[in-house]
Amino acid sequence: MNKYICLIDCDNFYTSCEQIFHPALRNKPVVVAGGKNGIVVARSKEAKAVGIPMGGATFEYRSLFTKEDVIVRTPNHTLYGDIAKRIRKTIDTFCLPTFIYSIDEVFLEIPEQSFSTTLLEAIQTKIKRWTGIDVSIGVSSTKTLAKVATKIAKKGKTRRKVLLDQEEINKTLSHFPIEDIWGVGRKSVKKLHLQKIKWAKDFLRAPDLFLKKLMGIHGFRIKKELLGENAYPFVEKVKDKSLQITRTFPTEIVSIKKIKEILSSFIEEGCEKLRKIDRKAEGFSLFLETSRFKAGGAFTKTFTLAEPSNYTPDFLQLKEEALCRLVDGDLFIKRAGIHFFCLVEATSSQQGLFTEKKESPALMKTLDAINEKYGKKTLRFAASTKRYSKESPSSKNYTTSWDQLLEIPI
DNA sequence: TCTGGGGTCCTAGGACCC
DNA sequence: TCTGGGGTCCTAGGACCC
Repeated sequence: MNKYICLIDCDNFYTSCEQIFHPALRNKPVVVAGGKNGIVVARSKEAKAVGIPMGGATFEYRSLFTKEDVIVRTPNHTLYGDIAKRIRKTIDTFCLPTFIYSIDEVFLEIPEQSFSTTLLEAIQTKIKRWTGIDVSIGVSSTKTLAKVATKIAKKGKTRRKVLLDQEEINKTLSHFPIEDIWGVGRKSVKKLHLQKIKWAKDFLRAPDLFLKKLMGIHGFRIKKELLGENAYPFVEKVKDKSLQITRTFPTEIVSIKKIKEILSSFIEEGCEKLRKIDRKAEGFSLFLETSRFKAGGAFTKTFTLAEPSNYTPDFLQLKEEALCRLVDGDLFIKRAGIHFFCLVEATSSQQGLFTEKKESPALMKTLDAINEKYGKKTLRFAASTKRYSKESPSSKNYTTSWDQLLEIPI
């Protein structure tokens, strides 16, 4: 049985979410940007039109923002996450196999005999009506080609593109820039351009071994996918294998004491998240980095735990161990973070044979409950700092918090 | 004095994505 | 002056084993 791969991609997702409950933001240039000195992570159609690039540093575009009356919003991930959940639920009503690729993209597998343009239209209409979000849809035989189709769909009026006819695929790929292919990043583009590979079609003409040498196994797979052969399974492995918390600081930090406090608060936050999703980590690493816009190094330290944990003091201890040799002035730290990996289900984890059980789940439970009830970091470890928690979002949690419901004056 | 070869596992770092 | 944060997968090289 033949199956088509369909990609549903939300249009300008974060800005669209901002606009749902805020009609004044509709049809206006809106960007979502992380903080006063952050970068642009989403743009409305109108913001794109005035020339604001994705990933642009806000300080570089401040004058343009003023000139064009661009509305800048700080992200509200709680809201975006909940809208995404509603969209997925809506898609589920079509009873087709799905794979969630990212917050705003879902792959759908449609059997040939159930496929029709009417179906795509129905999906678009239902999502719009039920959630207020516009979506674009691309259809083809592989994920990579469905991505190509979606890119084309975004430029069209119907926001749908079906790319199944081989002749049309050839024609499309002959003028489809290689840098727009899914999986071809900045570094690879540079190398490919040096080899005079500019269009997707040129990529297909390159020998397999040559591509493998240039881009590793990935180059291989991309070629296969563009030829219509599936190189990626429809459903990929389960997520929740790692969790990280990182932050870029407004100014460089030299004090080790300060860094320790910041990392402690990351650990606190991270362990709380682990407990919330009922996971324990077997691997833990932390890193300190100098500015990526200057020459400089990085400090990383990785630990494998004797037994998985989500008990905050365990990781606070490892942090002390990792940083004990550093002194003030060793590094000018611009960015730092922690990373939990090899996550396992908290309930199924085994106790090590030779490790002494000293953790107290009840203590963590109480801690989490207090912070849930009275607000983040009401109760915290003495080692951690209160700063460097996230910036508060512009919009309210209209859909997930009773005390933040939308109010309509009458 | 001469010091193999093949395999596995771990880890740091690179590249990419949204 | 100010350039995000959270992920995944792959690979090269070192350590170790027999």
